[in-house]
Amino acid sequence: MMDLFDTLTRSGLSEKAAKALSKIPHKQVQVDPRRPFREPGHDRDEVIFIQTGLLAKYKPDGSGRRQIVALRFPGEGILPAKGKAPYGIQAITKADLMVGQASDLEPILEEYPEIANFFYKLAERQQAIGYEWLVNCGRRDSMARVAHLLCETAERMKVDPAKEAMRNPFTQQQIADITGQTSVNVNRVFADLERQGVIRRDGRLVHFEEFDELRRIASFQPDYLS
Amino acid sequence: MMDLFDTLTRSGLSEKAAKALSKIPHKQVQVDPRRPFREPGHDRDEVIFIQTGLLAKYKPDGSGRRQIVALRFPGEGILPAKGKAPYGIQAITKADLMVGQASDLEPILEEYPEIANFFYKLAERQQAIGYEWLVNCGRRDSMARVAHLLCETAERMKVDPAKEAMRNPFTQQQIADITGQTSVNVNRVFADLERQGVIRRDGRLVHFEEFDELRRIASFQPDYLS
DNA sequence: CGGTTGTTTGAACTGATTCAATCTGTGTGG
DNA sequence: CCACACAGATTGAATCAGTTCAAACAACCG
Repeated sequence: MMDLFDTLTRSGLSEKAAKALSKIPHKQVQVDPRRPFREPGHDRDEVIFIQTGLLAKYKPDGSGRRQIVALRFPGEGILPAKGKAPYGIQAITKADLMVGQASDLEPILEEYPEIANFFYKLAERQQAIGYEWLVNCGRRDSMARVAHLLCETAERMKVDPAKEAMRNPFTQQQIADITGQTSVNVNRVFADLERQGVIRRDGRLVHFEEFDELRRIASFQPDYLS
Repeated sequence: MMDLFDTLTRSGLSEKAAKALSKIPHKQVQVDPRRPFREPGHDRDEVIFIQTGLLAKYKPDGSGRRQIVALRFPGEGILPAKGKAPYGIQAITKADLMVGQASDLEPILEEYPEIANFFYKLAERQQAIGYEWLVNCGRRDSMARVAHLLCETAERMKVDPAKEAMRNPFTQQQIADITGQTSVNVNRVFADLERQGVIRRDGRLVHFEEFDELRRIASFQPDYLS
């Protein structure tokens, strides 16, 4: 389980500021997958920090389908802002969250200007990821998109693909919602990747048999994640 | 031509902070379309403010193609950050820019904490646009994507579609690079939209004959832009 | 055991790409 | 002013990647 104080100090925040941040009044929430946690249009007056599990921001597209526009892994969070969010929030896997009020955050932001700067850096990283996802959806073919998501997920879950298998946290439908396809096609891509010997599946476990090849297929350049 | 001080105060910044920001030493730059202005991997040590014209952030995709991941209209800007940018910058139409150094910005950020907050809000808006683009590329069909870009562009160029025609700033290749298609298909979509009487083209001018219908095709909900 | 959620497969279809050729408008130099 | 070059727009034909619809199968859980 990710500890907030540790995460903050390890990301370069001063002990004082980190302590102040992690002392914000908050409630501990557990979110089940599939059940929406916040609907599109919800008030963005909360600070959310993820301890375990996986959260997704999603947007409906007008017809029944939806697009997942961002993921949050343990140690990451969702920051507050003015107004309503144009996206909903949903758990991918059962998640433990710390949820605080934006109003409790503000005085701390004023006291420690370094935190605003810190938040800005976090937003930068999320933006870089968003750009990469756009390239993924806009320019790569079906197989590259799935491969890219696998590479990014391994990296963000801190799985070393050379040494260990990764427990794939997504259903094929969710992968489809991230990569802009249908679950039927995601299934075929997975079968292809396995037939080519790039990955091996064992239930939800994914073994990276040839990670370099997977990275090549995905044209995955991990620098945007740092 | 967009004035920096005016833009800042109109966006809610205090006169003092706005004046300090607009007094940063900077050079005036004119960028021609098609000629890359900053290559992918450039140092993010500049503050850029757009006075006239249109700038695009783009990423190459490994093979020869590229994806435009963000646009900057007059009155908007590109903020600095640590490290290298994973994207390049290019002009869509001839642009007049103010370019300053990040090192000159820092002391002002420290003096006026409200500016950090202000930058954060700008980043929020760009993020919301990025999310919408993801939905566009991932979930909408070819025609909806082009229609959506037209709606968003009209809004961001402050064209009133009921009253005036819009000078389309993009080549069909650029629209393809934004919406993740080929220029050939963009051309067919335009022809379709015109055949349906939704738009009328007159050279680069686009007349919105039935803007409501265009918005419906695009499922365009402008709230994410505010 | 029955219900639910997720995965897999097949067949038919279609939207978009690819490749190639042609056309149009604009700017440039002789 | 004309000839030429060049970027961009347009069109056609063939192809293909991914969708759609439908059905079967597997895994999990109370």
